[in-house]
Amino acid sequence: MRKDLITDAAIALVAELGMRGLTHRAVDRKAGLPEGSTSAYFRTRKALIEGLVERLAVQEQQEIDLDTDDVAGSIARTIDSWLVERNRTLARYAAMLEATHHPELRTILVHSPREQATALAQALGHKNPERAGAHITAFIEGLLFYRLVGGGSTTGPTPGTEESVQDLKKAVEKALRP
Amino acid sequence: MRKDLITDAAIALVAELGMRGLTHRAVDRKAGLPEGSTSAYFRTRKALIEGLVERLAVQEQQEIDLDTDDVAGSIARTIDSWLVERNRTLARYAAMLEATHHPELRTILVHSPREQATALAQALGHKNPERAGAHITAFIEGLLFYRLVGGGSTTGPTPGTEESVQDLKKAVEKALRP
DNA sequence: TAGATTCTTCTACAGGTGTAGAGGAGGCGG
DNA sequence: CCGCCTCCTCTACACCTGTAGAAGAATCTA
Repeated sequence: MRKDLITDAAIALVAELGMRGLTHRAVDRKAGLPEGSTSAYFRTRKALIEGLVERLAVQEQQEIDLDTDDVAGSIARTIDSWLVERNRTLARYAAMLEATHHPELRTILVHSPREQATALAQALGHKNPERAGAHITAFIEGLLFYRLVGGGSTTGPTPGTEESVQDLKKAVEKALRP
Repeated sequence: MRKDLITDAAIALVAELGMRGLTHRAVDRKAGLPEGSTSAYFRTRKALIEGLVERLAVQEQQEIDLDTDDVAGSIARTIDSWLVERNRTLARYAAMLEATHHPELRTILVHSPREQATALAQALGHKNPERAGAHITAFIEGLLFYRLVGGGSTTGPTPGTEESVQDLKKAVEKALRP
């Protein structure tokens, strides 16, 4: 479908050049489509961003599937996969920053729904699961951000390697500990 | 000094509109200066962004000053102050994303230098202080991000309140635990 | 005070950008 | 086969943006 071609190109563009690089014509070029195509499918820039965000949501639908025998490991593998999908994750961060001034984008973007985190915290025996769930979420977000664009992006292990997963797992274990 | 007036306006702009809103003329308007001023001080856009980033660094110079009797508390207060200085912190995130494609910006932007974190981890009795320091940093970054733009920005306690600091402190304590 | 130097404002311009609409191509139902 | 409708491509245009330089105002030095 042409719409997906366009939004995929948009995601790649945002990852490479930031939100500033997201223009109708640049998307046309990136997608190898004739000039005007993007503008036809997404008349306004706002519509284009919304399309991009929806596409992000679709691509990330793969939930964290929790192997209950190795919770930390499965979370670590998920984080690592987000690091490997660098472009998509960078685009997501750009979109989240954008969502600061366009709240209608927010709903789609927030990883790991609150209930999931709370339930997990409860299962792990935290006494205040609501709060603990939030903290766990924060920690996971932090690991991702740190390794993707923060200090750990230059010094940490290479994403996609077993070493990377193990390092993340160590951190996640600490985060999950009641 | 006029240069600071300009970079301050630039920071506010980026916080409110994102990097896309950062144009020479928009900065002029925001700073209440005649058109052309920003362009005179920062001929190119790249120069303007560099000026903005340097200004950010100056404004954040206030190091985390560690009260050794209440390490978690002082870190929590620092995080909370970053939440209160919402604009500045948002601008920093935008700049960090930008730094993804402009590595020369990175040096200035990374909070809590590696050595500081490693030393702290060592003092707290972590067996692998290098790694533990990185994880602590990641956690702190995560708390900040989560509360500023992530899921916690809508549901968490209001920054600047004692409740907010206490919530953060609880999380930091967990992060610091060996 | 006079001249030199720096700071400030204004104006220009080539290109890029958002958005709209006109028209063509191609497939569909009848 | 014809008319219709959807999808696609092209073109237009007002406005914004980056960047440069000219000219004026202010400040400093001697």
